[in-house]
Amino acid sequence: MRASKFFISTTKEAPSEAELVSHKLMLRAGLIKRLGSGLYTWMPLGLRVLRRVEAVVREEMNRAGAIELLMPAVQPAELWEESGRWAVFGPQMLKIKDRHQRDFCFGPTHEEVITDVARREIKSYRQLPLNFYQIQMKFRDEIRPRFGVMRAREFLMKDAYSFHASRDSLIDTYQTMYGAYTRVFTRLGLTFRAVAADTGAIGGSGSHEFHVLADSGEDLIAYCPDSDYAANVELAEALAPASPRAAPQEALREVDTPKQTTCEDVAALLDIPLTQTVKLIAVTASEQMVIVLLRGDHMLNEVKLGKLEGMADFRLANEAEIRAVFACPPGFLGPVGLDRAKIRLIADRTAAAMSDFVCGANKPKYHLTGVNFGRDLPEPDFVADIRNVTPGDPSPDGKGALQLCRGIEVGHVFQLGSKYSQAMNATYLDEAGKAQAMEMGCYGIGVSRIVASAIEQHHDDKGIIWPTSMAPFLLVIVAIGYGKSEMVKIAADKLYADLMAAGFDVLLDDRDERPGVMFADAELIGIPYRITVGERGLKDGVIEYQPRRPKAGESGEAQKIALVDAKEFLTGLLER
RNA sequence: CGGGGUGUAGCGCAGCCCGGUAGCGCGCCUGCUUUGGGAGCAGGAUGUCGGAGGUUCGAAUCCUCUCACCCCGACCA
Repeated sequence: MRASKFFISTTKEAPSEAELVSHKLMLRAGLIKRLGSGLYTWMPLGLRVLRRVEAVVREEMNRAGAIELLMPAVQPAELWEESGRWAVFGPQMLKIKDRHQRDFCFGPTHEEVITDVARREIKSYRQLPLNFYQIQMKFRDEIRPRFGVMRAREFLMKDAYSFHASRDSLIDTYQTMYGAYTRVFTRLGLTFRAVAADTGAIGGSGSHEFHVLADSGEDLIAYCPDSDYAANVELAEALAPASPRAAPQEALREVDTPKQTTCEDVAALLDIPLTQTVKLIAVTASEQMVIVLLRGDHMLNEVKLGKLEGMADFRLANEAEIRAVFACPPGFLGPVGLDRAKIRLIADRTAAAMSDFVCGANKPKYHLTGVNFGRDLPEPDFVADIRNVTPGDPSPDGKGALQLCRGIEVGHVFQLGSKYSQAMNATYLDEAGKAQAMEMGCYGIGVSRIVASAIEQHHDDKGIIWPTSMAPFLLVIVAIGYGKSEMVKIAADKLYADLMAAGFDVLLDDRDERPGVMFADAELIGIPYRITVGERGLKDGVIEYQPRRPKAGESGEAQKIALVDAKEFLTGLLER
């Protein structure tokens, strides 16, 4: 491609709306243009990157035995009512009506549509297993679109759906897809981690997320440096303390805490560790007040709490509800002296194992010290893991201590089981001629998000540094004075023609720009290799080669190459 | 949806408190010079000052209402 015939639009300054490095660089390099909140045009240069990511994903899906199809983006409401998700997905879904006032949505995902395809097409166990995939724009009406294409409302996704006659077959395909995902992210040059995950609105049993590791990531991942354990914090299990609860040592005592409404404040006032305090979180579930106890330094894990019996619809109680039960404002709430016939008490495993702890007194401006279960209040009605793990917690596999890091979710694989096939009556006939619900799996990759997350991992102060597998061009020839110097023009054109003929994706910068502009653009856009052709070098019969990011063992300095050897040198370079 | 903030030229911003009819840098256009790290000089174009209403002789500026966008918290590829 000749730059003079292409469309390159770079800027020195990024629009003020951009916060994240990847967002800023994508705008500055002219990969995307914003149309509205969470809506972006992929400009020619950006589209080339997107297509390259797509190509890797497609190759690996095909290799894994998945078969490509393309489903409609617009889906009838009836399908979603069948699966029961029209209401569940709710506000996240862009719902539309046609001219006859029929309800449709712009697909946020395609389990319903593919299940409909499967129930029409698959009749016999002999046809199974099957794995279909598509690469398509999805729409989700995000609460808060942000970070450019990282969390956009419209985004490109690869989604695959597998159908099976047995659980074993599902697990087999699940593992194949897990391997395919590993290959995809490895080929794309990303540093990533697969982690055990919650299944959320998609549903099902087993699930793993693939996260690109980056400090700017929205997800927290718990992992064990001494083993291969890794899980999203939403799911990571916090084990019960190893030692049983100690016997009470202290007497129950009321202390004056006039202004101390948080565990931190109380611990500071009493000069005790935060780990000796207990906090109470009042929630309502099914219109009933439920109180939740956690150690003062721990965080409630809402996903875990929501999975407990009767807690699916829980929400934090508001102040009016709290005052109706406690006759005390938030800040001094405590579990002692409550009518436990009416209020359920759920304690986290760690909190339940504490003795002589400090908590609110249920009386404005007072806290209690030396509090003990069994003696000062009844044992919890229920003890469960309902907190987020913290760094240093023991790994659930018993092989060391957990660490936390941040990640960007770029892929997610699920074992759905028969959730959709049962709801939508997708059955096949087994060997005995009996109708059975199909086992299903589903597998997503955020294609557009990968582009942004790759930039998060690969950039410097000059711009993007693309991994070769997703670069919009592999090599750029910067021709200095292309329009002025016949010598430069001839040499650059020849090199360009040779490399194109050899099948490489090369950009010839033949624009009438000053050298500084062309160098800065090449670096901002992030093209992995650069060749400079100028009169200065050509007089000595050389051109210069410089990698965007030096490989190990290379200096990063521009390297002079004899023009006569250039084709061979570059062909060797680009092929490796 | 709750809290905070911003809307002035294509982009980044100043002007607003203290009303007098809009400016800077980058970019863009023309010419000359320049040509190995975002050129120099000279000339030029571009704004319903987010929108509507109000106050006023006069509003980018003050008031009211609206819309859009961004940031912080509850969703997910």
